[in-house]
Amino acid sequence: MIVDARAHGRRVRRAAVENVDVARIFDEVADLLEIEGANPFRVRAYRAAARTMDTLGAPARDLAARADGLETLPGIGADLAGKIRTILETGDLPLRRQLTRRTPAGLVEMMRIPGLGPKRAKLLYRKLGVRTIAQLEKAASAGRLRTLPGFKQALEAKIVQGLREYHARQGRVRLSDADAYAAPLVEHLRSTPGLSRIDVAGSYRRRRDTVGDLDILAAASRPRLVADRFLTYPGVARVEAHGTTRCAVVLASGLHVDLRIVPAVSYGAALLYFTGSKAHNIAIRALGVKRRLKVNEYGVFRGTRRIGGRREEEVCGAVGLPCIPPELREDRGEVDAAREGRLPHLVELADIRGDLHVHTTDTDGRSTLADMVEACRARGYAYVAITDHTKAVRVAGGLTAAGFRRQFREIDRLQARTPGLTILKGAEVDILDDGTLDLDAGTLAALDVVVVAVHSKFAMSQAAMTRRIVTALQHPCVHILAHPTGRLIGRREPYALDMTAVLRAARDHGVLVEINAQPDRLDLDDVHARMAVDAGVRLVVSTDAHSVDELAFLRHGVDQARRAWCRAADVANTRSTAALGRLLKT
DNA sequence: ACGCCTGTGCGTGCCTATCTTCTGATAGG
Repeated sequence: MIVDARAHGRRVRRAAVENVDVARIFDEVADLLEIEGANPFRVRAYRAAARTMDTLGAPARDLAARADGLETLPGIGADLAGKIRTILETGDLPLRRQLTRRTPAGLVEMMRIPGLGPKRAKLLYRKLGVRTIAQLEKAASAGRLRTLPGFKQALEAKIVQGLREYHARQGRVRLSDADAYAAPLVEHLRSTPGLSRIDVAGSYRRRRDTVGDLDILAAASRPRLVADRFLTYPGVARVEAHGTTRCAVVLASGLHVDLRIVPAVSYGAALLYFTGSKAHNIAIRALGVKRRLKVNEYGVFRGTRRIGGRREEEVCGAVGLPCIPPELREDRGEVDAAREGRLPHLVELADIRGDLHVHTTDTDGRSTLADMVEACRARGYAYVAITDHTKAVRVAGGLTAAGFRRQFREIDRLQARTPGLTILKGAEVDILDDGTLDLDAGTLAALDVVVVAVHSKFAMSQAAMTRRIVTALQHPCVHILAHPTGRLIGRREPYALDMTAVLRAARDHGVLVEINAQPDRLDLDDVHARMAVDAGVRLVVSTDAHSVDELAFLRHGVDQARRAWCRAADVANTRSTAALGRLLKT
């Protein structure tokens, strides 16, 4: 019996380490090595490995189960494969612990402040003893930063501003990261005896681009069993509360998770309540009050009699509403729309018929053109646009006109043997400072799909940046504006932009605007995407995939399109190849 | 640290604009 329990515990412990955990540790090691001034190529190896783990389609432990399985991954040799196995088995890495003995891990966090890289972080630590964000703030407000060599008032001010932004986004994680933690935890709970329903509610279910915590809701005949299984989950670092209907824990990653257990008769009401948003709940309850009903997390009540609560539809029905998709529950007009029967039929993942923004090894992608084409064919797409970078984006190894001509010939060859899939010749053309495009007129005219985007000089004034992008949209060859605000969730704020002016220009010139489905971009965001649709602009949902695995990011983009009230008709890449061709200007 | 390679090892994103700065650090995918 004891032996079984141990074996079981070990198996579960291993299962609790996700690819993102390996990636997180490798990234931290890379940062620490960089602060120490280690061989830059060694640093890069860890970063590349982190990225590989982050975007791997399958669990790393499946590969680790086979001899030499991990070593087949690009950039993973014997050493890193061994370290991955160590992390999968123990949840940590001796090298990481050893590095943090010399260099406090707080310095890694400090490097997330814009203006602070490895050198300055090390200097702050050596000269001022600053080893945490809190100490950095104290030093900054005391004006001590400017006493350091190379630090002047301007840099101090930039760091103070960076600290403000850092705090503003604190405590929220990207939805895709939340997904990585939620899915195995839910699987762990699902097998509990007596459990009939389980959902992750909250902003996770509404598919917000970031979530503050996870709210898990379960219906079970024996709540104690669910709670026990939750509290003993191997990923739990700290238990904050443990009652019979509510438990709260913090995972090793710092993510807070709440579990609520309700009887099945209340499940729908509880799911509605815990999905929120708060403003949406208030609107629903106000409708109930008008009908002399009380709506709470246990059900809908007339007096003391429960008239519904087992399913969400019962609760909504009682107050005269159809069920509203969770993505719309932000109190942005969805309650009125539902009452008047004009809820949109939202776009779905299955509606998307092709990807209009992907990279290959010809620039900074990690899959070859042939592999990308084959992966898109295997996904059943009608079309894909190959959109590698142009020369100004040097870090990405952007192509010159000659490079594109070479790529065109290969596309022609691949097209000849891939009859079901239309391969569109494209480029992600850099928008230069003055709004001109980083590609000659002849090559631009030869492209089927011209995607344009900003990759440099993010600090321009709002007026200058708006002028820059609007100028680019006026170019007759341009079809799509990619990642319009340049934001990176949790890392970089969007640049200053008059979005209304940009969307007006897009509409006037027939330019499609992208929802970039990279989990840390999701750009346009939900609010801007809805603005776009309301302004008469057509959207595209594209992955910006840099590997065949990243083609699966599509669902993150569709999530945001749904939050923006998009119907299939609002999204250009739900169209057939012929219809898409008509939407792309000639 | 990897990958290619056979040298008891070598080259690798590896460059460039900009600002935080005045020689160096950061940022860009």
